[in-house]
Amino acid sequence: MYTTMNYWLFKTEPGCFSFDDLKGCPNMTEHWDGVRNFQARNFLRDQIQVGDRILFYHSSIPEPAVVGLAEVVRAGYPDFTARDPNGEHFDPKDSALKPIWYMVDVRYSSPMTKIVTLESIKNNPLLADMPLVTRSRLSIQPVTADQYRTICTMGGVACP
DNA sequence: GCCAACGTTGGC
DNA sequence: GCCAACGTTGGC
Repeated sequence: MYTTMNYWLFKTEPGCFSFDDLKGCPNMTEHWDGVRNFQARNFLRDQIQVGDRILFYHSSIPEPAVVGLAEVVRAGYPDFTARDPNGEHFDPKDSALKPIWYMVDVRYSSPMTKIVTLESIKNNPLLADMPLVTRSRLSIQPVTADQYRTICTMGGVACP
């Protein structure tokens, strides 16, 4: 089956988990767990595929920005942190037989030469339709190939 | 720390 | 199934 590559923007608070934290993981790879929003869950479960490219975005800081690129290395599977009663992402309604929440695995790819700030994204008419601009709260967002290329250019990196 | 946006919950 | 109340996100 032929599938085209998809592009996404993943948000994280760097105080919780940062792009450098991802770089420091074994094989620079980590689970993207703890997402507890149904629309974001649907992307994780149904659409995000191995090889898809990720814009890694730092939120809730003085200068929110895309700071680097990452890649999907495992498609959606049940988020087991939902079943850990001692974890902060526990959901008593979730079970192994009927998982509610999903995660993917991501791998560090490359940092932006220059971070692409939310301000510069908002100021670029080519990016006016990005969910980041129109629906800022969604934590996992689809990005078009054109938007992805534009942000790579703004960040001074070759578009992989 | 404030507050707008908006997703989720629960009473009816 | 509506909608008010509530909680969370995230920019500022």
